[in-house]
Formats: sequence, C-alpha cells, structure tokens
Amino acid sequence: MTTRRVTLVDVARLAGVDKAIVSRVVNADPSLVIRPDTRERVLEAIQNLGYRPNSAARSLRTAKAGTLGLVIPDFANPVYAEIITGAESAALAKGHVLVTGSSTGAHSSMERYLDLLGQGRVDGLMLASPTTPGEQQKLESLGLPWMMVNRRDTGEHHRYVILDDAQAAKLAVEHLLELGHRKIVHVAGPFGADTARRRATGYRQAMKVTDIPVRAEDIARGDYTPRGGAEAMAELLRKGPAPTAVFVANVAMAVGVLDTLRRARMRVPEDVSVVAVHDLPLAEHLVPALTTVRMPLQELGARAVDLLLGSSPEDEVAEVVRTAMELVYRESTAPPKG
Amino acid sequence: MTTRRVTLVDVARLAGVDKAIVSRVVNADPSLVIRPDTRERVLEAIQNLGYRPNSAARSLRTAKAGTLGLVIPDFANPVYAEIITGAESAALAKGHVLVTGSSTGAHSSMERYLDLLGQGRVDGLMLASPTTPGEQQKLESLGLPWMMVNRRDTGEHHRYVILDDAQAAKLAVEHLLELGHRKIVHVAGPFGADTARRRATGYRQAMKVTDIPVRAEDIARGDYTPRGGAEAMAELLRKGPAPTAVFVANVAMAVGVLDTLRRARMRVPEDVSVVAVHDLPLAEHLVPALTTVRMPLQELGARAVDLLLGSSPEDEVAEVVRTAMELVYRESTAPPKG
DNA sequence: TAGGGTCAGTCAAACGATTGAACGACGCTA
DNA sequence: TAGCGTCGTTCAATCGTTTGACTGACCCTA
Repeated sequence: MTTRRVTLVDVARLAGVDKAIVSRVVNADPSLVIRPDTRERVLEAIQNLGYRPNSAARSLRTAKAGTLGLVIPDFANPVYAEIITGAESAALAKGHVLVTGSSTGAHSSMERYLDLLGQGRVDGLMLASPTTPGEQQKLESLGLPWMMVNRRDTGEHHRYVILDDAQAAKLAVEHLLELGHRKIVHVAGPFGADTARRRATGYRQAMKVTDIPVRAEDIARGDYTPRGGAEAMAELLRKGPAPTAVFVANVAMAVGVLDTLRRARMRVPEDVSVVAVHDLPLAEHLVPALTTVRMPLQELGARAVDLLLGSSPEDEVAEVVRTAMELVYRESTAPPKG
Repeated sequence: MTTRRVTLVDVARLAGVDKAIVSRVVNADPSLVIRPDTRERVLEAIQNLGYRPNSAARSLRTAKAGTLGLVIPDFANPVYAEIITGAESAALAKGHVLVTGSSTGAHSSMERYLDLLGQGRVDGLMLASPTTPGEQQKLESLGLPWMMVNRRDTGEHHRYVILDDAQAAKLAVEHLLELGHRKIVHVAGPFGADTARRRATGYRQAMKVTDIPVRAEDIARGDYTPRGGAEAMAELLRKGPAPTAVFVANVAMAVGVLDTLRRARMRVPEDVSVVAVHDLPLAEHLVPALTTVRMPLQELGARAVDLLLGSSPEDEVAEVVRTAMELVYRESTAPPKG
C-alpha cells in the first residue's frame, strides 16, 4: 500500500533518458545542452510521477542543507517575532528554510540544540539568545558560519548585527527635551543585556548635550519584564524628586511603569510622560497609547540572513542596521505641566 | 585552511576499528557486542576529533529526517507563540527538531513552503494556518503524515487536534451569569475561523440553559484583531439596548472592545463586564486587567506532535484537548449595577 | 580433535542526487 | 575519406551512514 517514493531513476526510466539528464533539468544546469522534445518528455515524466527531489540526498552530495538556524530566547516575546519574520522572509527569498528554536524551554538548552542540529542540518546559525562563553566556544567548534543578532558576541572574533540602540535612546530623549522636559529619568534593562547598555549610553549622551546632569539615582534597572519595569519605576519615585518624564528601555517594562504610575496616582502624560523603545503592536493599545521609537527589527532579521549567507565564517562582521528608525508620537508624552 | 569535516571513517581509523562499530556505538545499537576497551577507544576518538554525525547522510539512509514542520499564519500572534512553545518542547523530547514557518509573508505561501520542504526534509507537518482545498490536496499528495492544529480540516479524511472552544465559551458565559448578568452579548470571530464558530456555539448553548433568548443582534463579528473588535462592539452598542456584559472571542478583539467602551464613556466593569478567550500575558496588563478563560495552548501544540509521531498517516485523528481550562477572574468583570 | 557456540568485529550494499568525464553520431572541412 | 568539432546523452564515482550478512578466533564439550 505504501507507494515507494519517486526518485530520479523512476523519472529517467519513464522519460527514457539517463538520470543525469533529469537532475540537470531539475536544477536548470546552464551547461546542459538538450533537445526541446527531450526536455519536454522529462518535464512530463516529473509531472506525471509527482517527483520531488529528496533533500537529504541532495544535502549529502552538495554539502549544503538549504536551511538556516535561528535561536531565540522565547517565542512569546514579540520583539523576536519581528526578527523571525524578517529572517524567515529573507531566508525564503534566498531559497532557504528557517529553523527557529527557543533556548529556554525545559528540553532546549543551547547545547542540546546544537547537538540536535548535528552536522549538515543547517548551513548557518543565528543567535539572538544570550550565550555563555562555553556555548560560544562550542559554536565555533562546529565549523558553521554563525552570526549574533541584536547582541554583540563576547569572543575576539566578531560576527554580529545590531540596531542603533544608542540612537534610539537619543530619539526618545530628544523628543522629551523638545517637549520641554528637564527632569528625565531612565528605566534601563538588565545589566547583562547588550541592548540595555547601549540604550542607557544613548540616554546619557542625549542628556549630556544639555546642561542637565544625570545622577545615579536617575537610572533604575529592570529585567525587561512588566514586573521589572514596575519595580524600577517605584524605585525611581522613592529615590528622587518626581520626574516629569521617563525613558523606558523596552515596551514590556513600560507596561509595568504605567502600572506603577497609575498606583501612585500620577497621570500619564499630564504628570509624567513615558516613552519606550520598540513600536510593538501592543504599544498602540495601551492606555494611554504609548509613544515609542520604532526600530527596524524585521530588517535586522533579514540583514542577519544576508550577512550569514554572504560572508565566509572567518570574516569579521560588525554591522549596525540604521534604516527606518523613528519616533512614534502617541498619547503617553506631552509637555510638562506649568 | 578549511578542515575537512570529520566522518565515521576518520573516527574508525583513529580508533583502529571498522566504521560499522563506530556507527553502532554512536547509536547505542543494542545488538552490539563490544569489549569495554574498544568502546573506550571509540569514544575517545569521537571526543578527540569532535565527530558529529552528518544528518543528511543519516536521513538519506534511514529515510527519517528527525524534523517536524509547523506552519502558522503569523509569528506576531501570541496564541501561536504558545502553540509553538508546546510543540517545540514535545518535539525535542522525542529527539526531533521543529521547523516553524509562517504562511503569510511575501515569499511564503503554503505551497511555496511545501515545495521548499521537498521530500525528506520533514517527517511530518502540522498546520495551524487556514488551508485552501487546493493546498490540502497538495498536502495529501506529499505522502507525509500531517495534522491540523487548532482547526478542523475540510477533507473527508480527518486529522486534527483542537481545544474545547465551546466549553471555553461556556465557562466565560457561566461566569457572567453567576455574577448576575442577563444581557450578555458576544463579539465573535470571523466566520471562516473554526475556533470562532465553536466559541459562538458555546455562547448560544450557555445562554440556552437559561431562559434568556439570544437574538441575531446580540452577536457581532470581528476579524480577531483589535480594530475588528472595536468595530464589532460599536455595532452592538448601536443595534441594541446597552448590554451589561460582553463575551469576546479572543483577547486581541477585547483590546478593541475596551477602546470602544472607553470612547462610549462606559466604565469596565462598573457599566459593562468584559471576558475573553485565551489567557495571554497581555491580558493581565490591560486596563482594567482582563478576565479570561485560560486555554491549554501549549498542551495543544505538544499533543499535536505526539499524535503526529504516534499515528500512521492513514489513521483518523480527531482529538479535543481538555486539560487545564479555567476562568481567570480579574478586574474586567463584576456584578451588574443595581 | 571435530564440531558447535559465543564473542568481537569486518564487509559491502544500499539510500538518492550531483557532476566531471567520456562517448557515439553527425556534419564539415581539407 | 580521414580528421575534427559540436551536440546530446550516458557513465560512474562520490557524499557519510546504516545494517544485515559474514568471518575468524577462541573456548567447551563430547
């Protein structure tokens, strides 16, 4: 009952030619010289038998898998959803399939993932997950092209694509400054996150061009979650005089920041303005609708794919994607009172 | 400079044995009889050379890819994020890698995806995307085991896993009834969505056990997006006397429903209670925090994998996952006024 | 001491596609 | 009519593993 799968040989037999011909027809080999009627017969046979090339055999022979891997921390984080979408579409455009894995699940440590991928299953690996030195070493030992996405690597051989997070922070802070804010605090991301550090740097830089000093108590760290944001905001309120504006390192924390402000009976934007990084769909539907900095996350994913495919593993790659960054002005920011 | 990749033969040579031995050691072949010191030599050689089995060769020989495919409409939808997470972890637990593709991108129609996957790249395919009859036929012609996830298939050969959406609707409506609501309307999902129909059915059933009639104007359809929810809610307000409670078919539409109610100056939950399906992380951070019905989305994904691997392609599979469904009572529901 | 039974391995044929090299037929030219 | 080039096609090695069949050494037992 199980119809054996159709191979090149079957097609060749039906078309009355050698399988080499069929292979070259399938792959549109430019060196192939063939009579039109022969080609016709071959195509017909392919059609009739419903032949589909076996990718395992092809991969084995060509040592190319036609697949790229992408490891992210968590599917539930919409930031990565955007990156995946961009990467997938770029991969497909180049005839590759994208395998996306998350590294946080019970069964899916990075290392286990690397093992499962084994050799010859992917042609390259993109990592958007935090990576331990051990893992990075294992990664290098695979002999695969790899690329860090949205974070810089820690080794001495650099291969990464990131966004201009400092610039994003500047856009946000400058927006607040233009509105007339002077007392601007920052809810930063976790120390371990590369993006968080760059956004904090951008905040400091933007403040530096003004004459407004930034003191240690103007910055509080959260862990990029709503709860973390809520706690960081509470800390800021406790420590200093009430700010008139907050720059939040990501939207998830901004959600918590809004919670804390609501509890403290501070109105947004009348009493405090809030602006955050990443224009996720969610931002528009918060109350009040959140002013954000839109970042080219899809482009980031796409660029990672292009760089991965377009460079040899030894090349140094250190690119900053700068396209299409802009401030999206919504309801959570306004001029300060008085 | 390019170090050739390490194969079984290299390991065998270093260990001074035949490659067959190495293969059986690697795969823990139970029929293998081997001296402890030989095994030791082999393992050492593997270690020293950093051998990793080539999965293309392995797939070719065994006609198993060790990979499962999952096609979803959109990575940005958190409902699918949950399904992916569950599926991935189940797949990994069974030694498989999960390839997740979205079918909405510019380059990624279902058909193109199926072509790219070719033969021998995945051992089975799970579809959470809406599927046209043409696509379903193509799917069947692949000779791969497949499974519809969270939607029923349209062919005569059934293979699907779904959730008990009618029951979810009942839980929601019963919650409202218990609070004392009588005038309960429903913002339903799009007609084409199987889940939407089942939730609407559940709503009707739950209302039927009471003596409260459900009229046509008590139901409005949206497209599962915030905007769709906003418009559907506006329609309900226009058409009938103001309801005291709304059951919304998903959280995305609930976001829009809240917007519309806010614009209409109706307070939630004082004037109107709102409850929606799916306890996504977002629900907790809306204002007011949304009462929801938690659905076992991860289990759904995991079960899909188990069924896919544990059934032959000809089997009929029609399973409803019923675990762990519960009402999550937050701030958006309360007894009606007066 | 012939024969049988482990034990510990080796041999070699697949799996299906790719690809450089070889080959026969034909037409041309000298 | 020998020689050569071109056209259209076939040949066969190869990619790295898996796995059933086979073998040689050794020990026991009759």
